[in-house]
Amino acid sequence: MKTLRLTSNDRAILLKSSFLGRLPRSTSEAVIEDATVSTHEEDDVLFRQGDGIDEVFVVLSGLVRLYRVGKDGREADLAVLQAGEVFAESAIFLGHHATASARAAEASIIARLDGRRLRQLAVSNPDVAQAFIELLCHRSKMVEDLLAQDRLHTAPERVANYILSNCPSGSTSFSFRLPFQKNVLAGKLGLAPEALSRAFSKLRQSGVVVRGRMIEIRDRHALERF
Amino acid sequence: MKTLRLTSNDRAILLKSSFLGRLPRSTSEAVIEDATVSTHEEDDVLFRQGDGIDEVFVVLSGLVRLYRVGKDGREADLAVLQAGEVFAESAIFLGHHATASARAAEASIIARLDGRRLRQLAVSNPDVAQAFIELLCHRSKMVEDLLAQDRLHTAPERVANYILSNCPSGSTSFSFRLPFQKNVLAGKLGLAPEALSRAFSKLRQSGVVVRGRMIEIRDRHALERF
DNA sequence: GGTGCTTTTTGACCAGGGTCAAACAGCTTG
DNA sequence: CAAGCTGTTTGACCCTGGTCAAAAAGCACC
Repeated sequence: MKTLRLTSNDRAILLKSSFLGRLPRSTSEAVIEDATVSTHEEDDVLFRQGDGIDEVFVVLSGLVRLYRVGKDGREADLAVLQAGEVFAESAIFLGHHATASARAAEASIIARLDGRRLRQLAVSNPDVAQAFIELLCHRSKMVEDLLAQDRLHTAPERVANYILSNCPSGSTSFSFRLPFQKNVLAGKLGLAPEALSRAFSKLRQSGVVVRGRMIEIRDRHALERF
Repeated sequence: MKTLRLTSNDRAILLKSSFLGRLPRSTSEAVIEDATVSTHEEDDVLFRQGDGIDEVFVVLSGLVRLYRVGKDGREADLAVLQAGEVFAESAIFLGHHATASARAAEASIIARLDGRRLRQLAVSNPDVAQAFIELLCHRSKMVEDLLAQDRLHTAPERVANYILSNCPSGSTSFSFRLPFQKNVLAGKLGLAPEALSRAFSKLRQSGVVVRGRMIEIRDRHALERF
């Protein structure tokens, strides 16, 4: 882990992130004034559940897994975050403790925003408060979606939904490249890697062709019917 | 469904609710100024996923289930809400659409706060914004907890955790009354009623005695080890 | 193109929990 | 107290998905 300064590319990503993107430019520029940046190797732990933290994190590049650990040591992913995504924002309002652990799933660059400063801003600047509220609403909805997926759908259905969520709504046939290893996708969907693999092979009969990280969908409607 | 006016008891519950309880008294009194109240029979649907709503709901008495429906019609509970609890607060910030359906699990009385008014207040009054932020942080954490429970723990473990969460931390032996039917508890834990029943009977060997709605714990530590 | 990794797939097996049906309470109500 | 309901428990069965082990693909680096 190494600390560095914001590059102009970093700034651009920050300004478009799911939190700062909601703010007027002048405000967001002020917020990132004192941002710090750090790089992390694959598998580096950023913080553990229960750790005291007082910062909001933003992924600048790479991939971060947010997870909880069971008493047998198994890890359950709560979220997988890509460039531009924000995490640990609840901690700064909720007793400054992380509600989950975070670990780089590949080499990553992470920005941090000071919690105290953000809390002050949230009080003095309605735009900032509003941005937090919207961010948190989206967060709740995302986790709700995950929970509903888990409780209502089987593995192949979840995979089908994931694929469909990565697909332009117009075309009936298309293809895209997985943004991470199947490994990680499995965790995100709450599956063992083997189960993901089997799900893919079951979807083959609905016109899904998997070659390495490339996913090809021959017939969108067949997939939706699944 | 019948509409009525706030009784003084209703007011007391509202003022202590998980949202208004965070506000200075003068503010919260102002907020409930224009609250409306309605009564609902068991199984009444308050709204369905996707419905346009622009209100925040508060349970004054009774019990409300928040759930999503799968395409086969199965319902998965996302939350079970008791008196004093707030729901649907994301909707007023997220395009005014319900992200889940809500249904009374028993005869219930519900208060509603106008969404437009609350949004205005969130902008003009930092206390209100702050209260929303904290409410939403708690909400995210609660759903995260649920998801982690689902992914990490077996049915008996979830039930054990539920029991422990209802137990004073001091005593090693104690008992309490379930606040709702086992039916509902099963849904809340993401289980079929039969699975809940089996989980209870497995916990018997760890000193949990179930008689109707009464749960008796003989040995807290045995339960924690489970 | 070979060599040695890591990631993914496949197979075999097993456990958790869903489902259906039937037996059992616990309550109301007549 | 009997008769009905409704909610809960138990049993039998099956399906999904987890786990372990081994084969197969990919991929990077000679």
